[in-house]
Amino acid sequence: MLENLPRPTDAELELLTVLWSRGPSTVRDVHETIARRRPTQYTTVLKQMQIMAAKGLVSRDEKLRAHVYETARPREWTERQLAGDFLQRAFEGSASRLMVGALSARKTSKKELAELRRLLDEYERGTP
Amino acid sequence: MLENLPRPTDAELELLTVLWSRGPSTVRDVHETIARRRPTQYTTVLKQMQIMAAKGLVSRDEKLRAHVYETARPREWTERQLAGDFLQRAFEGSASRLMVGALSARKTSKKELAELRRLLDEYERGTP
DNA sequence: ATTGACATACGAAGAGTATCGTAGTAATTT
DNA sequence: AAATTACTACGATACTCTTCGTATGTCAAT
Repeated sequence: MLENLPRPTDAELELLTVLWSRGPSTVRDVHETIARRRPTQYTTVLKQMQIMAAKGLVSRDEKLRAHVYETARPREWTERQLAGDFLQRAFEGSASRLMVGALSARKTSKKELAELRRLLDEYERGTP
Repeated sequence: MLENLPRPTDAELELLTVLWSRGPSTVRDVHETIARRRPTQYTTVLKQMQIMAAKGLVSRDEKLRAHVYETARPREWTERQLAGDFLQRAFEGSASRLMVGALSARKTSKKELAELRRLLDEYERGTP
């Protein structure tokens, strides 16, 4: 059906990250997770989930009384969309500038630097 | 005065990128640049610039009849804010996942890969 | 002085976003 | 059976974002 998903809004992105980390979840599950960080009403989360289902951002299984929601796309797919869009809009496509921004925004562990280097190696191999 | 600038919206970000690349500009300058890409009214750009000035995203010099606008913060500063915020919101702080997303979103030249590697070297030197 | 070109100011409309309360319904407990 | 609990559905509200039209001011040329 829907092939072009809209860019998720801030609230939607927050819910998506919960679903990615928890896997298929009920509204209650998600609400409990969010409420641990920030005061919010159950029905607010419910409504968001319904909207996201209507947009095709998540799918839901209604077999159980408490509907079970699941992201419509794998995390990697959405991350690629988001990163590509952001890269273009904010950095005019310059991955270098994006990386400078990301690295300078906070402390980066040696471990993560090593991981980044590994990624570059891997990528260079794939781009002869 | 204002120390905490709000995150720029989509339209604002577009204008900021124009101001960064052109330097201090009049509304006319900016409008001409935008209009080359996309049909838009002069007063739309004007209004945006006024809003951005009110928010503190840009400053303006009213000495001339055609006011001259300038970004309130250097590009690098804003890019750091944006990248940090995005990194947190969409990637839970994982720079590696952000990079995977960005690199896989489009072709990346060998030249840019080399530049990315150079940046990592530079960063590792600064983080012993 | 009138006109025309070029500015800014600002109100308002339309779309989208986020939040919550209320209503209704089904299951569970008493 | 009645009361309580646990859900979903959905309307309404307040806010923000984006866009544009209209009003108004200023300068220069005729």
